[in-house]
Amino acid sequence: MVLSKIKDFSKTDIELAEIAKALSHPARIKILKILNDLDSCMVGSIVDLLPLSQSTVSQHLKELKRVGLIKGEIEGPKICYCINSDVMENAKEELNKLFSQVCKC
Amino acid sequence: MVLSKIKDFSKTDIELAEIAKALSHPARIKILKILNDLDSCMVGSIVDLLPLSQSTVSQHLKELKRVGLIKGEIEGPKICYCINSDVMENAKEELNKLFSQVCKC
DNA sequence: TTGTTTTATCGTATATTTACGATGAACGAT
DNA sequence: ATCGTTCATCGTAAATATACGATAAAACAA
Repeated sequence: MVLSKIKDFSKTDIELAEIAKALSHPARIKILKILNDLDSCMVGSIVDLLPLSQSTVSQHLKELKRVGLIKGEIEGPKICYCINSDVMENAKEELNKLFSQVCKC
Repeated sequence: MVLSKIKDFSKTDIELAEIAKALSHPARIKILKILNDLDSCMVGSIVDLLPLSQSTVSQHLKELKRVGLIKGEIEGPKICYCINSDVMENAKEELNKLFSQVCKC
């Protein structure tokens, strides 16, 4: 690659790509669904529902947290993760704006 | 990695992740916008509008074609790329379905 | 204090992605 | 038949992503 060219693109295109990247692994898609379905949202519960190790799940959570789609609250030794609805709604709107720009749909 | 675990996820989660992956690079976002804006959609015109080499643009086009979001028609030595509206609309719907599943939005 | 539980981070191996130049294939024009 | 144009593919290098076990850190319990 020698040099990443990503910074040569527009801010909005980079941001859209970042949102999409966060959604680009089935584990992260499933994590979002789990967070919405479960009352409890501690990491252990998520790990139990995924075919991945605890450390790998932690990495996927980190990626979702990085773009803000989820947030974590410390509860003693546990951490309660949940969907960040504001960011999620913004992501939905930005993606729909893209679709309206590139398609009659 | 030793072994990819992607096949251990549901078909719908994998498909959603595939759509998102295709949108996960700003060059591909911009290509979609260019294809919608330009009348002509030959590769050379796209390359002129991107800070990337011809071979790199070709790879990005291949990825978009792989998931069906664009299609190419041979016109002599040229190839005319355009948005595949049906697939694009389906992608929009699948993503919106996801958002409605994981967020009150 | 010592141990237990919970989660993040470190170190590491492998796979995939990104990027380029060079080459090849297909076509039209001369 | 040869040449120029257009685009895909090959080969390659470097960056990033994925996955795991081991370890560290933080908090509560005994």
